[in-house]
Amino acid sequence: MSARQDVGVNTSMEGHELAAWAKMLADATRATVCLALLDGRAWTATELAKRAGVSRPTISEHLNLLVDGGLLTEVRQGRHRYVKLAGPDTAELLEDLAALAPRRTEDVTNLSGASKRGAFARARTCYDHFAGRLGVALTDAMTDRGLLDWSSGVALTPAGVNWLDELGVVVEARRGRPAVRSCLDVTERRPHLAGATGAALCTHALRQGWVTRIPGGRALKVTGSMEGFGLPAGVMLDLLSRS
Amino acid sequence: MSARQDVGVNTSMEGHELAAWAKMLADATRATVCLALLDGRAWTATELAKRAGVSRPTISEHLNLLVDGGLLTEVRQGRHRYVKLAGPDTAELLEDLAALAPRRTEDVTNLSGASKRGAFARARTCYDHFAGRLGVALTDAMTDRGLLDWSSGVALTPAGVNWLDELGVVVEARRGRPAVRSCLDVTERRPHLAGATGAALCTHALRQGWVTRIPGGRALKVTGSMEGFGLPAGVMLDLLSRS
DNA sequence: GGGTTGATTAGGTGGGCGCCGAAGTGTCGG
DNA sequence: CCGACACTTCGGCGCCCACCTAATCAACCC
Repeated sequence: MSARQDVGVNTSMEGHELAAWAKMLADATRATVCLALLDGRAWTATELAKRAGVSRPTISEHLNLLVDGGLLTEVRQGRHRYVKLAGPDTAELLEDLAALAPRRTEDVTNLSGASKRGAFARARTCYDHFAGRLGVALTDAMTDRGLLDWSSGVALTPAGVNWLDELGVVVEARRGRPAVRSCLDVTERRPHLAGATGAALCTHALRQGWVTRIPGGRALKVTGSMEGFGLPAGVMLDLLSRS
Repeated sequence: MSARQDVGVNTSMEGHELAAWAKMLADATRATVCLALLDGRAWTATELAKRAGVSRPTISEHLNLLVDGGLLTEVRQGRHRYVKLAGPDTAELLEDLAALAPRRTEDVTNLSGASKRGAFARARTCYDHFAGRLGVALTDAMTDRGLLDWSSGVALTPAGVNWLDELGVVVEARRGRPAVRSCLDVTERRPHLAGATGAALCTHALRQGWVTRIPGGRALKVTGSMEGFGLPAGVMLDLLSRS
């Protein structure tokens, strides 16, 4: 019994901390803010207030809470307050949550309707890498060409490393961040490529002008043929349509 | 502006779902319950009430909420209600959260005190695999012997597959579950081995009697030399002490 | 300086919910 | 059958907190 008590005290304190952390996301307004910030950019308080549909004072308090909790970081510039996600690990955790959470309550077939046909589902960013049909297609193409190895988890093959090199993609390896990582796509319900390499590919494509951001959201517009990525012609036709 | 509105509506609905999910963990009592269930076993309502320090009616409501939310599953047997975590993916998400959440608020050096010296820090389960110094040491030993490849993410080498085979460890591959996975150790703050292989090794050691559970918690008592695991003598000395 | 805009503070309101004690339902044992 | 036990339902209390309006502060622009 004393052993149980000892462990009990320890774990119950952990419980408080976990709860305090989860409380940051346990509000619809704050959750909306965090998901909006998954585009990886910095937003002003007023922009977020509009997006979440609440008043400015309300969003101000929420942002205080999220910044104090370490989920967001802020930069003050003049009369503007810019906030963004604290870092890649925070973003990846959010992605996991966002992907896993609705799986239980929502019927997957619901997505086969209108949301499957928007620009959002076609191509978008997921914090700092590609998602949507573009993200999944790129991941599939890389797999088909032997650049990725999925035998256990996901890994970059030697051929994959060469390919990135030849493409001129510089992968910045930050401490503790895996080179490649699997991220569950919310619309496709299949994994796409994340991690440092996923981010580097996204940055590369944006810099090359192959894709551009559609203002006001995470959606992307595909403008180039993205030859370097080796996507099948059929996929490209889909991605370029209605743009 | 209309584009923003379109995306806004979509994302704000996602926000509601994410918030609803996070709300399940956003209470100290429920968080404590979930962390307790990380031992991978089924608990009765009364046990959890004691652990969390609340009355039976209170825990009953919390369990309803968690089961309805899909985080837990329940089995009714006679007058008992057993609950456990819904599955490995749920457990792994919880581990990630529990590992990441306190990192921001709590000073790492806090852990160098009493908690470093308990059985909990020495050897324990993390849902279905090893954690604590045992978990990290086993992972290190496997890495040193070329059984794991950490060049990008973590993967099992061919030698690793052979080793498992010779050890007689059967890894059950379930759909969508990676063979190996990295899991951040809460006390050691370093990764240890999880995934299907991690679970199989833990099951194997328990079945062989190399380790036994200390009742009332996740802590383990190391009883055998665990020759098959190839742990250094110094580590074994530490793990066996005070048992 | 005066007007505009972004952000914050203060004050007040309402709803949600975590908690308990008491009473009720079902299950097991003698 | 009749207690003992595990659990649930009910009613009510009290706190927390998300929200708004109004007012204030601060930065930018003419």
